[in-house]
Parts: sequence; structure tokens; C-alpha cells
Amino acid sequence: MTPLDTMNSRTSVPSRPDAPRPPDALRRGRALPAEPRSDAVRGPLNIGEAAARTGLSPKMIRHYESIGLIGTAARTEAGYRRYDESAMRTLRFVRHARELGFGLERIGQLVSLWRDPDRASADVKRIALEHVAELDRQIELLQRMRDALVDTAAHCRGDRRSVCPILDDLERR
Amino acid sequence: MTPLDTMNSRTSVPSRPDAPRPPDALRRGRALPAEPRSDAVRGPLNIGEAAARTGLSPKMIRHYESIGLIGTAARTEAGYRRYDESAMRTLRFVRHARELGFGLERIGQLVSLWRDPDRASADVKRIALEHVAELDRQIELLQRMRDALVDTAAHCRGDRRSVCPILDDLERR
DNA sequence: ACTTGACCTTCCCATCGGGGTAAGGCCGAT
DNA sequence: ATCGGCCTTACCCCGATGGGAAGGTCAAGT
Repeated sequence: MTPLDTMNSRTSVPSRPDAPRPPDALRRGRALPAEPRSDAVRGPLNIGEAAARTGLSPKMIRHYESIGLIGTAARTEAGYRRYDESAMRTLRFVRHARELGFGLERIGQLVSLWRDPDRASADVKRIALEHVAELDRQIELLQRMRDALVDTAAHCRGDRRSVCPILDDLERR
Repeated sequence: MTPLDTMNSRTSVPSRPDAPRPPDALRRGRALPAEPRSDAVRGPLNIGEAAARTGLSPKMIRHYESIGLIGTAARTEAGYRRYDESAMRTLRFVRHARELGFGLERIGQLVSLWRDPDRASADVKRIALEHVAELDRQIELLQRMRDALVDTAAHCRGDRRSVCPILDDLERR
């Protein structure tokens, strides 16, 4: 878990010489558009930046919050959501779970377990294997469709004539 | 598909002694609930019967009609939809296409081609193979998810302890 | 100081393929 | 006359997300 180092590895240059600005503590309300500095120093991110860095969309992040999948985001005085490193880890977790095809409800359970130091890995594994079983069922179904269709299509000449085993099959399968 | 025989197996008793009925010609407006006779003689079916015989639901049939997938159904004076043999063939066609996973839009194209005596089988085959390609992409995606998850889950002991490679993977994949 | 443009906010609507349910009409049988 | 079962339309719901409207906020350029 060291995503901090991946984007920007300069660590001890708090400000550039050609752009004197107030220290970070006074600029909390705004994301930094073109001023790379170490992630450790940079403050929380706006939703757009958080989305870009996690591969989610701002829409998704708001949605996840609205359904209680992730906690309520911190806000600036103007109401902008801010995402610190801890929040970013949660977003990445959700994103990875989505990549594995987990539904949002199950992701909610996984997030809870993830945060729970007293969890039993058996609970996590059970959820994961339930999902595997669902994936297997879907794959099986799609595979049967595919095979049947490929089989039928193989008999179709695919020319300018109207004779078509595919349509015949759909008619009286 | 002979559900008529399952409910009531009397075959040559057109009317019960205790319930004299008018001839068929005068009873067109009503489906036959418990009086099996040959399909050739039976008139058009109400939506419920049509649904039961095609494996669709009345909802689906109305939906298909509403989006223009199938033609406007004939109606009785009271507004009930009636499905004759031709309409039933269309419903069966759609049902079979759904079983192969075709989306409704593509099914609309297939129905058009099916009805068109001047169609080229190449057009049908192209649509079918496009769908196969989509199925392949879905299968591939699901398969990758499945394999990744099975692989990770294999390292999880699934006991009462909190150590869990599955969560670790979701955290820093 | 003002404007511009990019970002943010909430809110509503659409997708796909239907399911659920309501309110009301129609039908045949008792 | 009434009952049960079917039919009608019309609405909201699902999952996970996109699109867009209407309006607020921010930093930079003029």
C-alpha cells in the first residue's frame, strides 16, 4: 500500500521559486491544477481529481456515497467534497472490487469486513466464492448461447439469397 | 407443448351435461379455460394464454408491442389483445431469439429480415456474428474476473483469523 | 474589478428487460 | 347479483451508470 510514491516522488520541495504562494494550510479549499508536489504534502483532492486517480467517475463516487457504500466525504466550507489518503484508499478498494465484478451490495459487505479488525477471513472468502459461483453461472449461460448460435450460423451461407438456417432455427427451435 | 392435455384430458366431450354452451362461433371473445380441442379450430388467444404457450409473460408481450418490436395486436371490442397463429409464431420467434441472448433492438432487425422474402442471408448472419462477438467479449471479461478471484481466494485460509489475501488484493491490486 | 471557463453542487431523467402493484373493466359461472 | 379470474393502462422499482439542467465556487486572465 504505497500509492503515495507512484505519482510524484519529490519529497522536500514545498514551493517553486517562480511561484511564491501561501502555504498549504491556507490553500485548503482548492485543488492544485498544475503544481506537482509530494502527495504527502498535497491536501485532500476534489472529486474530479479523486475520480481521475481511481479510475472512477465523479458520478460514481457521489452515487457510492449516496447509497452508503462509502462514508460521507469531508466538505469544504463551500460544500466541495474532499478526499484524503484514507478516502482514496477506500475509493481504490471499491474500484478494484468493481473490476472483479462484485455488485455494490456485496462491496458494501467487503468494505465493512475490510475495516473490521476482528473480521474472520472465512466471511470474506464466503462472499468471494458466492460471487465466483454467480460468475460461473453467467459464463455457463453465455457460453451455451454462444455455442448454439455459432453452430447454427455455421450452416448459413451468408450470401444474397434468402435461405437462412439461422432464421429457420429461431422460428422453430 | 401440449398444456391443454395436462389440465383436462377429456377429448371428445364438447359440453358437459350440466352446462350447455353456445357453439364456438358465438364464443369467440373468450379463451377456453378448460375445454381442449384441436388448435386448428381454436380461435385467437388472449394474452395470458399466448404468454403461457410461448414462455413469455404478458408483461413482456405488451412491452414488445409498446416498443414496436412486434406489430400491434388485434383487439376484441372490449380491448383484449388476440393472438392468432401468425402472431404466435412471431412471439415464439422473439422468445427464441431472447433465449440466445439477442437484445431487443437486434431482435427487431431479425424480425424484419424474417418477414422480408427478399432478405439476404448475409444480413442475418452478420447480425448473428455481431452478437457472437459480444457474447465472446462478455465471456472473456467474466472469465478473467473469475480466474483472478479464484486465484486470490485460493490463498485465503477462510478461518476465524483476520488475515485475508482477498482483502489485501482488493486494497492494492 | 470583472469575466471566463473549469470545476463543483443537487436534481431529475434515461438506459435494459422486465417485475410488482394499483385501479378499473370484462367475462363466464354460480 | 356476485365472485374469481382475466384483461386494460399507468405508475414506480431494480443495478450501475450516464446525461444534462440550473446554479454556486474557484483561480486565472484581462
